[in-house]
Amino acid sequence: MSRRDAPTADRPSRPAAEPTASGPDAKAPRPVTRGRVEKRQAILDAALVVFAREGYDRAGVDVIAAEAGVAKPTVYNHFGGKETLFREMVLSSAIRSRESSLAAIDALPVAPADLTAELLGLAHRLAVCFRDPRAWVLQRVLVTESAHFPDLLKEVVGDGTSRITEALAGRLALLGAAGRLDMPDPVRAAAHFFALTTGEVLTRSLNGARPTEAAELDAILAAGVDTFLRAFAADRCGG
Amino acid sequence: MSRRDAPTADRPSRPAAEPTASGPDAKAPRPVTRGRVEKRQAILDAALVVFAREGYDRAGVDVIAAEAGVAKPTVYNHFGGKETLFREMVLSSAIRSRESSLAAIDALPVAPADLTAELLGLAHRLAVCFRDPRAWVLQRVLVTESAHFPDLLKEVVGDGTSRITEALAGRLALLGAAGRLDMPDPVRAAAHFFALTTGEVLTRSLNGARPTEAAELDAILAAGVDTFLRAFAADRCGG
DNA sequence: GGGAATTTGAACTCTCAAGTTCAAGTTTGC
DNA sequence: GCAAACTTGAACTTGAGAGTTCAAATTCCC
Repeated sequence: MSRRDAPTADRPSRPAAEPTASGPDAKAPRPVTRGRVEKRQAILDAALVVFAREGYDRAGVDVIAAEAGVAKPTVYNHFGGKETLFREMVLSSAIRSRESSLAAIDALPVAPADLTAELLGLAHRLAVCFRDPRAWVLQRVLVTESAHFPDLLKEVVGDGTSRITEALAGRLALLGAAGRLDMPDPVRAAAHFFALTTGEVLTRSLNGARPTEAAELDAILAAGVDTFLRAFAADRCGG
Repeated sequence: MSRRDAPTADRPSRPAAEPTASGPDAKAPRPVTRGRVEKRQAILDAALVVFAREGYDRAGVDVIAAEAGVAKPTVYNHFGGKETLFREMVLSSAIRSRESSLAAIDALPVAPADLTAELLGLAHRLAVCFRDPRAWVLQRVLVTESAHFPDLLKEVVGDGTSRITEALAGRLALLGAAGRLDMPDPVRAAAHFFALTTGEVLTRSLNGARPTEAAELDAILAAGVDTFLRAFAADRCGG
């Protein structure tokens, strides 16, 4: 059971972040300058590490505070409690992960000399994004706790994965218009590109539970790109 | 949720020999036969449901016992405790899931009249296996608790997923020998078949956290089989 | 029917973690 | 330098859940 928050805030001037009522407006209204340095970010980083390692329930606020080099009441000063800390950590990680994935897709040339090599490069860049602890903690933790944080699920996935898929679909459509690819549906092709590359990596590593060696990663991605091009390359029938 | 868990019912200060707090007939009529029948299986089934719904840490043995229509000490009579119960539940579910997947693969004809239709049928059968709560609880729970139960991970995955992939690879190799498929590597093709069909279903449903409608399921599987055949059908270049 | 084995309800102990309080120290703004 | 705000360590309260105990009730097998 999650007792939401004990709003007995008789602390003099702490607005005490509430459980994200609706949207990002509940962000800290105070200026960035704080009592000392950026304890807040240190706590968020520590929360990422500890939540990723222990899971939501087993992670103790004491441990997070210690990992951040901060006292426990400081955690409760910055964030209302464990649940709010978890939410903010997940959201900030999701934004960071999404941006890095979008950047990886943006780096895909629209008129590549070697299409196979460029798609392989994209797969590697995406794999790095997905293998970043900051990213796969999302995969694991969202899968785990989605039933208890349905709003997080909606917020992260709703404008997360689908936006990434659409970004890749746009790139692939350009390659289709340039006569390099032949796809019935770019969105579908984009989803299948993810399934064959990063999806396979995640599956093989059990969502990050088992580390994947570099050689195995290369083989998985090369195989995925190969299958993708067997299906969607414009010159797939010998050209 | 069971109807038995009034959280304030068993405080130490309450002498209470009668359930006065609840309504007159608020007590659920115990439908399960009392005595020693197949309590064990009932507990395992209930554990599956509750662990899937709550996760390992949040799942209470009290709740599992109530869900099974059994008293809490009975759970401790049959299984040593929560951890043993979890292990046995996961292992039995894994065996059941693996057998059903292998059966689905065995039902794939080696000389089908309509290859597309047969592969689509296989995808549907596999999707049913993967959408069965008994199966995706494994996906979710193993991902979640793999760090705390590394032996379970090894046991279930070690001779689970790979055996299934190899079974499908064997079937695909037969289709290749019969001139229906053209694959550089049947094992790779099998892995990609899973990635494009059941993997996509799992991704879209967030490992079972979000229900998938039948129409969406059909579309995902049809698209996956289509891409698979674009890549590996022997007559993919116009036949 | 009778006796052994088992199940049951309910209360109990114990442990662990969330969240709080507070007096004292540290930082920042001015 | 001074006050206000922030941070800290440590002890504290609270609450939930794992695991246990026990007498009474029930079922199984013969």
